[in-house]
Amino acid sequence: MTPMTQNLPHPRRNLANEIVSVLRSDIISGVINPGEALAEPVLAKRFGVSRAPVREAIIELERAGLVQFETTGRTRVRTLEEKDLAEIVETRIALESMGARLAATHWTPEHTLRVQQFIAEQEAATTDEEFSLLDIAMHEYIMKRSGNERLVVLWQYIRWQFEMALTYIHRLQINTAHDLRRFTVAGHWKVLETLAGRKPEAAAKVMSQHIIGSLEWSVTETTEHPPAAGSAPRRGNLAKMKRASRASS
Amino acid sequence: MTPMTQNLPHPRRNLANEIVSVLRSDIISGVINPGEALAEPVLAKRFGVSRAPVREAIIELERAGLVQFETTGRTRVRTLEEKDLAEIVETRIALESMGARLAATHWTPEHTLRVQQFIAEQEAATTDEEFSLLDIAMHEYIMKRSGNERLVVLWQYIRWQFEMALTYIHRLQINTAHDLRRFTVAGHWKVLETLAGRKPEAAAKVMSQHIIGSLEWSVTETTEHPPAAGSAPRRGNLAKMKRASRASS
DNA sequence: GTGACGCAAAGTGTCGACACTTTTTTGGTG
DNA sequence: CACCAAAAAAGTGTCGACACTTTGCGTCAC
Repeated sequence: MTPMTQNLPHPRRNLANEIVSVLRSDIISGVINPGEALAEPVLAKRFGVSRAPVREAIIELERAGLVQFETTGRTRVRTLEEKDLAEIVETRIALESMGARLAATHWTPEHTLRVQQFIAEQEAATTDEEFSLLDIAMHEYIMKRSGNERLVVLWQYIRWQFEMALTYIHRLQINTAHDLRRFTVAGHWKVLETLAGRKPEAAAKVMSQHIIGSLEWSVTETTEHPPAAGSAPRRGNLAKMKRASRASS
Repeated sequence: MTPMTQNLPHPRRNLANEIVSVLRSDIISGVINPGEALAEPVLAKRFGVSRAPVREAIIELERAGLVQFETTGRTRVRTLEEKDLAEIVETRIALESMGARLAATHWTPEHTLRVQQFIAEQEAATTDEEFSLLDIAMHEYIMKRSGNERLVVLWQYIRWQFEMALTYIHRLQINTAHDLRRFTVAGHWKVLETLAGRKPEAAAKVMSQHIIGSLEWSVTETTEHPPAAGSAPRRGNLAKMKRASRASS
């Protein structure tokens, strides 16, 4: 690990935080695979630190749901089954539809401008990664407009799990289908319309449908280019999730 | 230390978990006051252990939102302002209305029986504490019927924050008003009706209204028997919360 | 009396060590 | 060659120690 630039006013847990960032992105991006073991001494050596900060980092990753403690005490990267994907999406809808609802209640024209900019950048994005990053950034922006810090914090954790899941859904799919992009951008316009119109209920509903819709497209596209053996989620639970989506209306 | 009923079987971190249980109940029940400092060496001495498990316990309490890290590194019991109460309730509604929605989709007659039992016990409760514990237990039971573990875990954290907030709202109020009890029990009957009828949307809506309604009663009752100086939430945000409640319909 | 200075106390972040447990390897046996 | 036992290796949980930072307090000059 790069010798930390010290003396920066980080709230607490300096080394641990840096380690968390690295490991989290490793897990989300699939550099470390689900089921893989995370041993404290090994990581300590990798990062050139003692076990203490590594241990704290691992606790934080467990909090985020990216890692799982076994009864023996060992730690593994969490594996994802179909049920997990359903849970993640349901939870994301719960948090994000409430986020959109609250955001709509005190939305301003400046916020509209910012979101329009996000959408424009997304339309101009050249790589899938750029598109995806902008998507997340925009959802985060809207969540923060809710003004509810707790909601944002919980959403962050679910979001990371969602990103991790997407990595495995998309693992064998080289390019994001152009249609998915169009679908996503269209969804964003609809969401923005409800926010700008300060219609909380509509915002919550449209956001739910946008989330479930995007996922359905992703999974559909992926299963057409068949994914990794058995590990990736299939479409079985989508009907249930769609019900949950119509949910928050 | 009094072994608290630990519902989420955390396989790891033994000493830390016991310490978490004790400190959490101390904070929720007001034995340790908001703003009070939690120093690792002091707690280590109190529990007769070294700093390591204490440190992990404190991290867990921060995860639960009961404790806050300052920029200096010190830890204090989180203080609650009016805004915090609004955030907690909004988040609880987001999670619990989704929980009720999901629970309704696979509700069985056995579940109905169990909830009826909860309500009966609540009607028979003699002390406020008993009433309150049964209330929480029932909400937890319904959340678990959602079948979504992630939702339940996030809800647990918010629930502890909610309990902590209630302690401060009710601090000076000796008895739970009988009307509040009646209101609460009536709400539970309504919720059960939607669950038993397997009406997900109605369940979500009724649950939201039940939560916001209970809070409104609590705060009203409390402000009539005036609460501690300035620290307890006032009614300013209730209108906004009520909007958020109608929300999840 | 009051305010600045500086020293002592308290606290956090990190480290290495040790005991105990689980997993893996090894080596002997049928 | 398969199989079990025992030893070795790897890993976790907890401890005490130390450096550095922040806080608290007493002292001294004015």
